[in-house]
Amino acid sequence: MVETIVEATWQVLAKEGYAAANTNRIAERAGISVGSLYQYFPNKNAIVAAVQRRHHAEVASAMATAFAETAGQPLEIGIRGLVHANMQAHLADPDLHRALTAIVPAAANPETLGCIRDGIHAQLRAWLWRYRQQLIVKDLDTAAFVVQHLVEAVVHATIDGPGPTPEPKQVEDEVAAMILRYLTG
Amino acid sequence: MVETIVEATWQVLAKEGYAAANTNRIAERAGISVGSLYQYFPNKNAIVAAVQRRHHAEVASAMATAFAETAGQPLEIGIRGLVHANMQAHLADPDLHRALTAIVPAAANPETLGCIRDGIHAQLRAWLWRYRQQLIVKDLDTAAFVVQHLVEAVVHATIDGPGPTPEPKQVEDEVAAMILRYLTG
Amino acid sequence: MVETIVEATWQVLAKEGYAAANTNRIAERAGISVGSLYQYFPNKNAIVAAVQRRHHAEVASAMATAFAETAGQPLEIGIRGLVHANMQAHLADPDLHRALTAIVPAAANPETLGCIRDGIHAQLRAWLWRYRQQLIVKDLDTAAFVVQHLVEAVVHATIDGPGPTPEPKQVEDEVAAMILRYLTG
Amino acid sequence: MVETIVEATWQVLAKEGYAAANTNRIAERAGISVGSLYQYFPNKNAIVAAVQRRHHAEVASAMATAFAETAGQPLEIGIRGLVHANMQAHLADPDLHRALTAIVPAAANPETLGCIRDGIHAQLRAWLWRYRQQLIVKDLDTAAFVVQHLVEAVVHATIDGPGPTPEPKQVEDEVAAMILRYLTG
DNA sequence: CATGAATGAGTGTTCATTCAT
DNA sequence: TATGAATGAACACTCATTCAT
Repeated sequence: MVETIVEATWQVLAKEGYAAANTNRIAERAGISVGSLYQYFPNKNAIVAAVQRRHHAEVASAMATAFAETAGQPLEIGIRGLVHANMQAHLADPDLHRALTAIVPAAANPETLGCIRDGIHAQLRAWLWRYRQQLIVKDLDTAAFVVQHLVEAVVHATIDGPGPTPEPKQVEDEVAAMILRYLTG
Repeated sequence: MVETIVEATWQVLAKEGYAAANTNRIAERAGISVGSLYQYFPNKNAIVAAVQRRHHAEVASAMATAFAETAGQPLEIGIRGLVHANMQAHLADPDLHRALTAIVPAAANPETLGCIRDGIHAQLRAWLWRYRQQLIVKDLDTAAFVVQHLVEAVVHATIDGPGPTPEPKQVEDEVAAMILRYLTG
Repeated sequence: MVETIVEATWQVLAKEGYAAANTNRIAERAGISVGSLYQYFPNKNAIVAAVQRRHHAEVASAMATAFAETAGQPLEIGIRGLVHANMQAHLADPDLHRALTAIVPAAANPETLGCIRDGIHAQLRAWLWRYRQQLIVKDLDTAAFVVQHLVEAVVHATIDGPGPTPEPKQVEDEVAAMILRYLTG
Repeated sequence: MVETIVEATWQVLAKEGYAAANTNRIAERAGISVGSLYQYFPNKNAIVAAVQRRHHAEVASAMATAFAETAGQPLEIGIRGLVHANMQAHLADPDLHRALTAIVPAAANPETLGCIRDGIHAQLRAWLWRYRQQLIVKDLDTAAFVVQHLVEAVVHATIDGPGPTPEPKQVEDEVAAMILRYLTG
């Protein structure tokens, strides 16, 4: 049921935007009553936060898969996998994305967001550590921080970007190149 | 008068947050009546958009100054100037920033945002062009795009970031190194 | 306008009961919009409290008038005046009264009620003091307290009383007799 | 089971106030499900009415005990017993009382309240009748009515009274004196 | 031009009650 | 008989916007 509600919110957000995502609309879309919403979530924010968590979980999962698939391969391949996975995860549902990044962010409490980011950061850091021999960067924490935000920001800008943006493929190439040179000099 | 309203909104946003930034509060802070607000702006969104424009203008201006000051100097110096200027521009008023990036973005219409970004992008591209001889990147447009979002995202994450973030100084170093290696290999 | 709202609430309370007295109904009856309600009162409770204050002011005023009219006359006459004034003040609008005493009391914050009671108590005490020579009661404060609640309770019971109650006239006689004997032995 | 529910409501009312006394909370406290509530009571009002009945039954019982204990003794003793019993019955659980008198009264239908009052009235009247020889009041019905409401109101005011109130002991003295003088001149 | 009282659609949330299991 | 998830009407309250003065 929690899943039903999150899914309904996801859809309303993606198809009708944040403005339309009021509790009644969400309940309607979920095929339940408003009252039931509040049996599973304490308030509207909690619902939106759950949607954000789900989205980030998808991204994190895509990253984990990419890391797993490129394990043992050269760093360059791993980087391409990371960037590509991120881009793909976002290309899947650009509209939801727009709603989620451009409008909603305030909804989820900073704690939730921080927690989510920490998870991705840890994952990234662990991955970097595996290549530590060939890296010229000294502080893996900061490197992970910078890489994480670079990828996230550029992907978002490419997907949601107002105005004309470069092709995803080309962006991937550039970002991968940037990261590779940054890490290995 | 337009300036008075923008300034008032800026302050309410910075000091009381987006939730408190309703038209009555803004008018009160500006020392005028709500009615007058609507003589200078067609609706609330337009006011927030103006604040966003002003903020981006400040950033653009800081960048321009940095470029001017480092004109003729090595690329590395220019990059440091760019990154530092961005960081400084945001460190000036972190609270406003949080309100502006985390909560408001949806308010301004995409057009406005696109237009703002285009300006910064053009500036960045023109600056890159001056160093074109020593750059290994082929497409200056894409390079400017990537650099722009890298800087913006990392600065934002450093300023507003939920949870502990690296020191601004350290972030600047890493981002500058990243850009330099990306551009020159 | 404050008066208009209080009057409208009064009428809704009297004619339709507390259950019907929601903010929209009150606004409708007052011929204004809900929004305007909140320009003059911070919340619903404040409106109901104002109605209570008005009612108690009427009672206090009726008492004051009775005291003034019987000034200089024997205590017995004064007591009759007090009791009669109270009964009349309540007989004027029994329905409102029912709503106000049986249903609403919780609405007004205790402070408001305490303040109202204090006013009536002070008035009563001052009146008793004028007859202090012939009174056998020692503590005027307690005497005023007891008399105040006796009158209030019996009048309420007579007006709002569920089931058959004695005639107001007869109740007045008994209460007056009770007070006279209590005060003078 | 009915008893369990009434007891649970009593406790919620006393400890958490009327605002918290919703059917789910009551069921939870009673250790049963909401559904079961409705197997024993047709609606929420009926539950609250039962609590009121129980409270009044306690008062009536305290009065009966006082009357029995003072049977054969002088009227003055009987009156003191009556007043004291009432005060004690209320001092036992002032919080419940506040909830019950200040907030709930509307809940119970007038019929219930009337019925309850009639019982107390009858008891009081019968007691007065035993002393009829020495009373100067002519109509025992009205006398009982007045005495009943005097005691009830003053006790309530002493217990729940907003603001500072006289000491219970002193109030008892005054009320007893008042009744004695009223009945016997 | 300036005002600010008035508007009212819209919001998130509650809770007495029902009924399939 | 007991359950408790589901219901949905109802509520208090907000705030961008208007317009008579």
